Amino acid sequence: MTDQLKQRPVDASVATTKANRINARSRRTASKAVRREQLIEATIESISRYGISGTTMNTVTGFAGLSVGIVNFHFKNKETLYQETLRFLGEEHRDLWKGDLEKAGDDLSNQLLAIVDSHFHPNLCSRNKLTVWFAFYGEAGYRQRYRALMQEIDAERWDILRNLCSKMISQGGYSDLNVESVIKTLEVMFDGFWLNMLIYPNQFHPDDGKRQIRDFLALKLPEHFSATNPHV
Amino acid sequence: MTDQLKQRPVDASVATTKANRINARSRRTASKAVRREQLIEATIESISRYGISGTTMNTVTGFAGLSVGIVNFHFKNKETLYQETLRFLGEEHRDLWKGDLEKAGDDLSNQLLAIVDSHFHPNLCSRNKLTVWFAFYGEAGYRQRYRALMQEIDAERWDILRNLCSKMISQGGYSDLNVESVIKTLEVMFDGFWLNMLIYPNQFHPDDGKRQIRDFLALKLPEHFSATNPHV
Amino acid sequence: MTDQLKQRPVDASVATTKANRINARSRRTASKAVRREQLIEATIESISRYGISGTTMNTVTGFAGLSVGIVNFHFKNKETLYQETLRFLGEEHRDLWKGDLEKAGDDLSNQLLAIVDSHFHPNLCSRNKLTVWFAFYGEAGYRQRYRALMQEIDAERWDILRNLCSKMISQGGYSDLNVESVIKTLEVMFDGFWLNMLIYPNQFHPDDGKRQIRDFLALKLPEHFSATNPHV
Amino acid sequence: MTDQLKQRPVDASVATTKANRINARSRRTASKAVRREQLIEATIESISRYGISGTTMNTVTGFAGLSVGIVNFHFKNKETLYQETLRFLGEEHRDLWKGDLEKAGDDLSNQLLAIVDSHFHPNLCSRNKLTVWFAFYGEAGYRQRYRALMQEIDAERWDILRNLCSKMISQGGYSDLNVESVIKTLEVMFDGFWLNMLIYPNQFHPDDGKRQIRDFLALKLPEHFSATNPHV
DNA sequence: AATGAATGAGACTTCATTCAT
DNA sequence: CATGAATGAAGTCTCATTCAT
Repeated sequence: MTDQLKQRPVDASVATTKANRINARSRRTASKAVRREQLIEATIESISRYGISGTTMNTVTGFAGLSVGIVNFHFKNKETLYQETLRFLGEEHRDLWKGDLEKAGDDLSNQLLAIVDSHFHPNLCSRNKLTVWFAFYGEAGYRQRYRALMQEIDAERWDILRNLCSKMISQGGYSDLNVESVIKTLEVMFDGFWLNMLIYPNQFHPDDGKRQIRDFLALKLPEHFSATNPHV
Repeated sequence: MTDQLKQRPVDASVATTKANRINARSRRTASKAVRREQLIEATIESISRYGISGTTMNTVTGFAGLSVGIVNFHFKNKETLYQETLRFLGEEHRDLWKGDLEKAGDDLSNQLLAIVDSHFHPNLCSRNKLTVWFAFYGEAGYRQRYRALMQEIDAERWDILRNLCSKMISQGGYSDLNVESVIKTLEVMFDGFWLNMLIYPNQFHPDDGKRQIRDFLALKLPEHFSATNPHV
Repeated sequence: MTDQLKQRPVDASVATTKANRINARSRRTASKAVRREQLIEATIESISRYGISGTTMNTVTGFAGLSVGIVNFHFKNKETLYQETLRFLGEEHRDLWKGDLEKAGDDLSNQLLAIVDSHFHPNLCSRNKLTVWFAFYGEAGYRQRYRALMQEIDAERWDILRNLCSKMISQGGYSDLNVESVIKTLEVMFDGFWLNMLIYPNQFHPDDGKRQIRDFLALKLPEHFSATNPHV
Repeated sequence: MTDQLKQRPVDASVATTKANRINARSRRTASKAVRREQLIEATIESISRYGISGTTMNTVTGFAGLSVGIVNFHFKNKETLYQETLRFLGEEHRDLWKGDLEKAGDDLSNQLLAIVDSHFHPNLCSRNKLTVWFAFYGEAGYRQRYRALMQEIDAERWDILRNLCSKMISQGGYSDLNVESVIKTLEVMFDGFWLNMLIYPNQFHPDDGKRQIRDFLALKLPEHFSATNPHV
């Protein structure tokens, strides 16, 4: 605890390079929105490096190249900063799969694959982002807020997945297939991969994720998906 | 952050019921080992309720019904208390699947199922335990320690899973089956389920986990596993 | 120990008069250097009144009329505050005798007397300062640091004393005079006087010190120094 | 502060060798007086190694090879232990010079030299003892007690010194000699030597002390003392 | 008598937040 | 708008003292 913290200030101050500060100064009159995003990104940086319990207003503003006092000007308090960071991440994720889905055309399998693949987009699977996701999952206090915030977004995605699967089932000759179970397995695999990519990054790559989920879909919905190279 | 914290001490002091304290007094000279475990369990309780950043020496000793000073008598510092808590959980998990495996007899499928099912044992899947697991995963600072601590245990389990799958493959007529990919998918599903049971406990039950993994195994290794009721 | 300490906070809070605090507020943005010196002086005040083991962040900031947290803003920690206090005192002493030496002109005896007398300057011989000197001498842990810090300054003064004596000896007709022994006796008398002025302030005055050392010099180097009034 | 303390327990526990403990056990029923002295000596050991602010009941009992609880059985509290330690040292010093004085015979110069030399007895000039003396001088809180405790002893020694000098003056042909000034210089040199032997042990030896004081006496009272080897 | 686990006050330190500039 | 010194509550840890054994 203490040991960790003692090393942090040093690291954090490294982040406050002169370049950062000068840069910050030149943006002295940056718009509110720009400042807010700048601080949110610094928060992500800090949580990903030091964890929630190691993140302070100083580490955040250090990464942002700004002074401590500024946070309380743009956000009511630290708590609010964290909530906004959480919202930022949620919306980023939503924008990603929604955007990919729109580009996927009319083919059902392509649409499903678009959603699957979007979960392994580098922007989401970066060490930074994964760390922050799990930091918020991990803190009992934030989990509630996370749920409140994400439930809507998650529900929307589930509806779409449910819809796609149902259509495929009525198209293909799948009897006895439990849609709910399939989409739950998909969600489980998304999350399971994220966690393992975070903890064992050398053994779990985003491409493994895409491949294994395709594999699973090929087993469940063979009329719509073919297995990827089975030797992988 | 602060707002939360300010309310916590009140909650924690609720845990320090008079009954607890009297009980503690009568056990004034409990053995060192007993006290240590008592404190570790209080730590789990506290992290699960308040998260790592909301857990203080006061909340821990509050749950244990002991005085603040005692933690530093039994553990060098808070950091050490956390590490020992982590170790405790890791060993508990290992003991569980190892015990179940021994009881599984000689049948390969039974052995594999024993390991699978042990991941959904109520002792592991309790809200408390899951919360703590993810709390440690979530904190950048602890993730390193977690890895160092668990790598050995995880590696052992993977070896066993790998072994079992290989034997089944040589028994059954599975051509083109990638063992590594299968066990990775298993691990991914374990973790994914744990996370979803934590966040959406109403929609993800341990039994779902067992069933969906059986389902997956039935698709991958049909000679050894049969699907559970497909309508579930 | 405890008894003493228990009474101290009360005493110290006396120092935190309303006047002090208001004054401090009006100086809210005093320069870093000013604040540092202010805190160092409060440290001297506190050590001199309560000793090292009775000095706390609260007594120090109480004397300074500032809030507790501020020390750790200007100094890394209490340890550093103490070291800087030590350095401050050392430099103050050095500046004193160096300044007096410069003003002493070309006469060797005047130069030597300047150094001697500077050791009895009211700024050094105040109860406060003497107490702090001996507090640091007395603590095993600080003695090492003291030596490291002062050795250079002490060595420089010794060199100068050695030089002056040597020149006098070659001027005057002193045969068989051991320079080293003379300057050691001087140092011994400085320190011995400091200690006795601290412990028996009514019986040992700075002027006694100056006189007795002059007396000693008159015996050792009669060509350069004449005894003061022998009846004193 | 903290750094120091963190290293201490290790050192202190070294002192609690198995030999010590067994030894202590065999003396389980040692007389009160023996235990008290054992604890006082452990206190001296601890203060000399860790200073007053670094000495705890644990370091003391560690050096004594006893358990913490025991101190409060033999001494009302830590404060009392310290006072008794102070008294012990004071009496040891007094016994020393009084004993030496008795053995000095009838010759006045021998008597004076006995007192002088007793101040450089190895028992007093050991690093341990000097450290503890100055630790108590250094702490404002103890200085008062020290004075109260020592004043009587010091006064007695001064009377004797005063007496001896007066007799010599009436014997020899010293006109214009200020007795008070001579004995003050003696005291100053004792203390100054003690301090310098503590801080610069390589440059100040007990023998230097004896020699320089003889030297001083030879200058002041040439009829009674002859200079030692002047080249030293 | 002696032990050493337990207590709890109080020390040092951190850090969210405020506010004069 | 922005800065950063200052505040003070709250956290971790230490340690004199107590007390069941």
